[in-house]
Amino acid sequence: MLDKVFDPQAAEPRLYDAWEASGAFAPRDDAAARPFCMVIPPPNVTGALHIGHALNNTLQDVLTRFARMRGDATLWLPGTDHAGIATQMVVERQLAAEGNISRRDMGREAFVERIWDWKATSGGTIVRQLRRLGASCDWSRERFTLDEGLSAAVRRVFVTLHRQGLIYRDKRLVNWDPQFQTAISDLEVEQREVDGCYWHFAYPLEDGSGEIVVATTRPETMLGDTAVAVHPSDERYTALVGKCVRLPIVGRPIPIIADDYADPEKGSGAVKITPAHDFNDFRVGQRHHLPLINILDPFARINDNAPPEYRGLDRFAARKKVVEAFEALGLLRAIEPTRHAVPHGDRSGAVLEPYLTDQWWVDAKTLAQPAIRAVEEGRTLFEPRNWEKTYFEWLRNIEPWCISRQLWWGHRIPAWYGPDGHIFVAEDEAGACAAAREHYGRDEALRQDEDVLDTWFSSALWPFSTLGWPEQTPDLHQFYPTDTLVTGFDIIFFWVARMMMMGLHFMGEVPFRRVFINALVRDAQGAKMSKSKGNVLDPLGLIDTYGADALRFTLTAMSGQARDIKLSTQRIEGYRNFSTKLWNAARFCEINGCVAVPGFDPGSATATVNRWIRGETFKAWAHVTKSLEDCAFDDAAGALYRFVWNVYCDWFLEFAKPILNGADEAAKAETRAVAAWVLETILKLLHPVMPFVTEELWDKTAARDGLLITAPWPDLPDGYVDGPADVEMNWLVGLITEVRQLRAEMSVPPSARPPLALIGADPVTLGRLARHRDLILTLGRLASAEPAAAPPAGSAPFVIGEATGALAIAEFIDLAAERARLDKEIAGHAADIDRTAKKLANADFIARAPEEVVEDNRERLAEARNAKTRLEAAKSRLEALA
RNA sequence: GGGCGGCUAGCUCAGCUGGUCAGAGCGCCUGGUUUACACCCAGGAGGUCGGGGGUUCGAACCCCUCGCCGCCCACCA
Repeated sequence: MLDKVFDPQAAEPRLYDAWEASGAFAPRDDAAARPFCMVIPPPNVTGALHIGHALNNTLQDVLTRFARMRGDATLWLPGTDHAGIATQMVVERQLAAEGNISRRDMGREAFVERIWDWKATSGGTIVRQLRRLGASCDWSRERFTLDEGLSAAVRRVFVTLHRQGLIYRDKRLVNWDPQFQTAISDLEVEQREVDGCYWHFAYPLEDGSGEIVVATTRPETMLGDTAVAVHPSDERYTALVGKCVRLPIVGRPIPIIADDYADPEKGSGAVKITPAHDFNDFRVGQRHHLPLINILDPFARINDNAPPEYRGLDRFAARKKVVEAFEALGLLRAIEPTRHAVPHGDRSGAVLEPYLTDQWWVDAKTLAQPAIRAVEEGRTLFEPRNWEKTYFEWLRNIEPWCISRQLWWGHRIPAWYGPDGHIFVAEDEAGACAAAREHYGRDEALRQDEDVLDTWFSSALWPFSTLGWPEQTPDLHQFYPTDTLVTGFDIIFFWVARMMMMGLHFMGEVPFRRVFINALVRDAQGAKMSKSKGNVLDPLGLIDTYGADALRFTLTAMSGQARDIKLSTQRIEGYRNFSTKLWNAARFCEINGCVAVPGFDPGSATATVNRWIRGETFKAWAHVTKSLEDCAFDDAAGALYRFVWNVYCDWFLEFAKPILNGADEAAKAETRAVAAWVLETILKLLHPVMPFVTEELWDKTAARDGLLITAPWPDLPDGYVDGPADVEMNWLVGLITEVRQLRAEMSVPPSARPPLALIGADPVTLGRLARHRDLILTLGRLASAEPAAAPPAGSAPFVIGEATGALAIAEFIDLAAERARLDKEIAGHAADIDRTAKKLANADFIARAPEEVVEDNRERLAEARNAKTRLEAAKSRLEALA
């Protein structure tokens, strides 16, 4: 006996354990099965599940469960990411809170040890939370980006790319984060609009013949200026090119050069050039062989290349001092307030500095070409398609990727330096030593590179490293390329594009056939969820309150949104109600003895209701199947919702009641079997989205062999759709709806049982009336429903097809109300007639519209006219009475 | 500056390749102890589909244009 309501709190953990214990999460061992694999976007190992994860992983689980039920050898491979900067930052903060200890105080080894401890304590959190959500990952294959196998993959990739010349060491400008004291990649730079100034400085010509004015938003960088550039065709300055200015404060003579980079339209048309502290200036410097003068230390303080009074000053203090100096020198020409974008570190929030350092780089341009081609050729498809444009845009303009980080948490760069600085890149120290021996002709002490790799370097290998590469494992052969990647658009560059590059380079094949880009979850007001705003919806709290199924269904139903999902608890509550509705439908079946009959063939059903619901079930199945194949998750959810609630519960079960309570045993048996079959089919179709409640019902509503999670997806024949049954049931639904509307509008008390007369019904309709009289009486709350030659006196009419229904409710009819009701109905038909007639009077319409459309309109016009005539007749009778 | 989304009932959103497509859920209003379900049932009100123009026999859906809102990329003279 089913409980009154489903208790997710109690049932979910039990059901999850049962799935896991059954081995259902592992791919089925069937050589003939089609392989289906997805790799999880690995969450930060120390992180907690947020609503975005909930969405992303719900969709993945839906696809996984769908594939599994369809019989594929299904693998959803889980794992976590070491998340270099993010994790290191968390632990550094902990240390600071504990007693102001810095990682440097601690030393590298102890610090890294400390992070591993932290990983050990908090690392299970998000994985446990994914289980709460119902994620059917194969936990036996769980991976971590820093585990041994993946580290081996990282080293192999690094060494290989280095040997191929696609990884190299280079001294160039990087985005330097002075807070973390590490280089970061272009992608980790966040431009923020801030208020600032243009300071206009006069640089006196060395020969004393005048000055040249330049403007800057970063005055301190002038300490590193090595030229002033003007445009070659800028006549104002033609005479000055080749001369020198004497750099104020510093006293260094620097040349005035001609370069296209200077824009005559901007400011004075002359621009100061600081090659060591500006990306554009760096390029100008290279063209003109200008010296690079680095004036900052890693903390972004002024270094010893600047005049003594500036050394050690923070850049912003130096800025102030430089401006004051110019003012004192009488060389400050103007201060112009401005709003401009300033680069900040996306993690630290610190203002970044272009900074000259030695770093490791990936030749992304070369690797990008196959990645571009693969998407152009459709070997990987983006869904929705338009994200391809974003992908192409970035890859076609890609810059070298700075992969070294001056951090401690991550994959140590497999490069060793000899005493003379010679670099030996090898997968391990022994390899490096061997190479060094060969190079030097003797053993030399080597020093490993201190840096670690960008976290995204290891993530880029995820689709094959997790499957065992570089070992040639059975998993790798069976599951690469993977099927679908589900991820957010915010990491198309960080992750998707780089997986494409690495996958194609090392596996010779795309890492996934399809990329589904899911939306971003926001709060009910549309604001981005963030801890500081306090508008974060914790998925675990929602699961506690509404159950995992309700949250999953909500996220699935809302996943169609192009950019963001505004989540509200009201919506979740609504879908929790949906799960309760399903539960109660199952209870109804149970109470009425609707138990699945093994081997029952719905195709054999004879009763009209049963033939009809069988066809409706087919339509729902076809709709859901197609939608899930196409990643149209919202569409699948909508179809399921409507079918379960508005078709199965609202109509079919109501239609079934008189039969189930009736005396016709054969009809009863058939209806019971059909009701149970439909319910069983619903459980299967709904399982990918609502796995818990469906599994529970699967278990409790019949004695079955296995778990629902591994039950086969239905495969229904289109012969299940029965056209005549559809028409008949639609007529019945229409009739009952009309009766209900009329009763409500005329305020007929629910207890009243008026008789219904049907006038002008043709033989087909009379047959329907006879077949469904029981239902009509019950659902319409009527005393009788009989054909008649004319409407009884004091009845309210309505139109149902070719016939006119007349509800004998004389005692409830209010003349004014009935007149108003009829007028409104008549007006509706009149408007319809008007519109349709106008259309049909249009020669162009007749000539150009498809015959089908024209015919539809003709029928519509005829029906509307007919209905209007009958209602008008009813109205005159009414008036005659009055 | 370049690109991409969005603008449809009070709210959140569906409306695929133009022809009952003007819809759903929530909210609101009216009525309901119909033994599966009040986490429910029946019924109802409410929108000139952001503005303007165009294409078409016909446009929420296609084109142009304008206006807001949001995001991404580039830009620290």
